[in-house]
Amino acid sequence: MPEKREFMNRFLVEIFNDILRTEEKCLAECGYGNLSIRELHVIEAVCLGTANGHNTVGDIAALLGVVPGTLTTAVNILEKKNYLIREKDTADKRIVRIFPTPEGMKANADHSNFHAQMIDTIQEALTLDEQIVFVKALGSVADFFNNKKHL
Amino acid sequence: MPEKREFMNRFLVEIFNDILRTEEKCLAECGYGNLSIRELHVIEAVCLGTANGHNTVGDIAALLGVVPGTLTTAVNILEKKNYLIREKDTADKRIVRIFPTPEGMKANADHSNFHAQMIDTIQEALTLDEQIVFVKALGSVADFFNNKKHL
DNA sequence: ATCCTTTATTTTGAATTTCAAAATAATTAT
DNA sequence: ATAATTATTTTGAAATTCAAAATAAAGGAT
Repeated sequence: MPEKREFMNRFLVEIFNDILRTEEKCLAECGYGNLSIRELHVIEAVCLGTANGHNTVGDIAALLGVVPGTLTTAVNILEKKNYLIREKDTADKRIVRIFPTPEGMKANADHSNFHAQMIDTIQEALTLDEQIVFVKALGSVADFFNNKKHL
Repeated sequence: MPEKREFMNRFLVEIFNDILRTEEKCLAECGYGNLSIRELHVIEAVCLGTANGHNTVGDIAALLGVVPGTLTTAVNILEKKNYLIREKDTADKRIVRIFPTPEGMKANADHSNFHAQMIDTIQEALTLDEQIVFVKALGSVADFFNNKKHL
């Protein structure tokens, strides 16, 4: 079945681009037309970080895999758009903590909902046994990228 | 099993970024340090398009999902880097066709090889039955994004 | 045959995203 | 107190992207 192989490859190189594109389009339809996917992922990381106290500029930058300066410019824009706010840490005044505004929290909640629907669609299409196989397969994809002993 | 659900979601939102990052790093180690993932995908699309005669600026732009002007600037850079060349169509002189140079073809071949290894890793981790389930699951993810009646 | 419309691409102007490296500010250690 | 370290921002530069205007060529209408 060489077409199975081809299908996997096509999925892994193409469909992911569609995911990002569709995600952005859905957000736009939801009234978040002024947010790009990248910006949304910054908001998502800030919400995640705020929940467990890891919401400094350095924390969020590391979580997103960008240098701190990159995050600074992103936060500048998202602060202007009223999705995030900055606050100096009272104990250590070098540290800047980032928090979502109510608007930011709402955007994140709506985005989570989108992902939940995506997972629902997948789960509905699979039996419980099949779901387990799918998770196992995803694990081996993740392994491939974590153990970079290739090429 | 709520953690299965969570794992799927994490994969679909996070691992994708790792894929692109790892891909870029592997290419750099392969001697393509002057090529970004985006640029590589342009080269890939040109190689694909050249194979079936759909290699005009408009064709490649549509394949990549960007406006023609965006592709023009990308090709400007990749022509300078010697991975692509432009050629005016002789029959219709409005049309510009884009071809890979030998360098471009080699980069594309090395990139394909990377993907082949990725697929190998997945297939080695799964039985034949499991591979079929995996493909089916990927299909339902694709469906979710093609039938965008959600949100 | 000439003018108008359509089509294909490029150019322009602007915004975003990114990084590396320098600058700034605050804390900790000597 | 001064030096070293740490956290963040600023700066300068390159990529990436789009929308819309400009250019160029082809095709059709009168």
